[in-house]
Amino acid sequence: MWLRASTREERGGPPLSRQRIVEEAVALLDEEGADRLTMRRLAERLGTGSTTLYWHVKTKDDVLDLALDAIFAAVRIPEGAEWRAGLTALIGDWRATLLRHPWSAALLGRPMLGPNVLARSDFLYATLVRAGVAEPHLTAAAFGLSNFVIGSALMEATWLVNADAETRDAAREHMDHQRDRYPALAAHGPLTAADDWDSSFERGLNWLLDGVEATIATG
Amino acid sequence: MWLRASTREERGGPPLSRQRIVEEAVALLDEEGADRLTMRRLAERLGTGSTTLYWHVKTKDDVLDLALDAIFAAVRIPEGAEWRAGLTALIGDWRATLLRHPWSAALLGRPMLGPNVLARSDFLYATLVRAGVAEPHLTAAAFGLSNFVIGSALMEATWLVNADAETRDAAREHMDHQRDRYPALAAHGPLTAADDWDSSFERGLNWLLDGVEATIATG
DNA sequence: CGGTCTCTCGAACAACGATCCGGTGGAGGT
DNA sequence: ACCTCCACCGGATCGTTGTTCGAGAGACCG
Repeated sequence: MWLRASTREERGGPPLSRQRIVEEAVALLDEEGADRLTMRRLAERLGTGSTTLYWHVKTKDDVLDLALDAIFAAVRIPEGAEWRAGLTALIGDWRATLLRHPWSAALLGRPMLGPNVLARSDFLYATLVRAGVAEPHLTAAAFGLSNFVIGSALMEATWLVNADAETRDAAREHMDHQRDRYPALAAHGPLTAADDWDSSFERGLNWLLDGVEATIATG
Repeated sequence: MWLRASTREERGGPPLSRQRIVEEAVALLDEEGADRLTMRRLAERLGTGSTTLYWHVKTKDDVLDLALDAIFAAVRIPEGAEWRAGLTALIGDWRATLLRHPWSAALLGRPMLGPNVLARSDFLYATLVRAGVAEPHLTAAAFGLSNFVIGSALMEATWLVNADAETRDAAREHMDHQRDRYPALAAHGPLTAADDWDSSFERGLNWLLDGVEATIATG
């Protein structure tokens, strides 16, 4: 009764809200990873009971959807830039954001319909249209660019961020032990000289943009 | 005692083995989806107790890793084809396989080091090398192509296969209701004329391959 | 003061991954 | 024929998870 911390001042911090839950969820995911996100742990960090969260949020999946959309607020939408420079900036920011929150890569397999994602997708389509890209190249360009970022971030997060050094070393040894079975992979594979992810990404992105640009002239 | 079905003939089917577990896991995943895969349910389909599985397999994650690699056995490795035709065939098969087992897309965020995946990656590198692609274009090409397939399959599986009709309709209505907020997306977005995923994929793939091909001549 | 609405939380439930430990059956030796 | 051994099996059980239920506490309105 008198021991219970029931008033807001006693619990400390601002009142609970959907936004505060999502902010803390992102922080928890950043610090401990996806598998450590528990409704109980999240509630504990917020100083409340675990079941209280369900008043502000319907399910745990909702928390994940909201957290996933929240991080895309950091992706700046370029203004006034030429189309190719604008898209390069947007997609670079997109990739950097996904890598800054490595847990996000594993969540990309769910529908992304949050306002932040939609606004950036809208910019992508609008920029392509203004650049003169028409169907059927338009859909192919938007899909291709999005999928390229998603795939890159997914693979990069898998190997560079999520995997601990122990896993990476085991993988390297695993490959070394089967060097004769996968010769090309052992000689040129990603585990040999893997520190140029950035320039590899940039190269692939430019190939795509070159292809898109070529469709503008020819129609 | 006498009621217990303890001999192999009474339990029916061949003796339990790692391979049989993986086969049944793939079948279960195909029929019911990723979240329905339970050690108990899997054991039930195999006619054994759930704890028996742990004799053949260390953890549930191992089952997932094995199932993920198993489906790549269906990706044919082209022989004797010209490099660009060979890569087009391999990547097309790759994408088709991922889409035939939609649960696989969500699992791509884990290290893929199984023999089937490694053999196909080796073919990818070997083909690029034989075509005359050298560093730094080689890594960029291998990464770019892989990431493009992965991203495409992930997004496509999310929207076309995993999402039920109800979710898709809700998404369409959601977009329709905010038509003024995302004008370009509403006019040209993926939910408007979404039935050309195949040709969009082919277009994007050709942009990438064009870029790779251009690096061969110039070095 | 009474009533209603918003918000909080302890207790509880079903399901899950995983482990412990006691089996069971058949192959191989003697 | 008997024993031993060991690959293989599974019932009971533990700790944890997402989620529900119902009982409240506090604020605001009449």
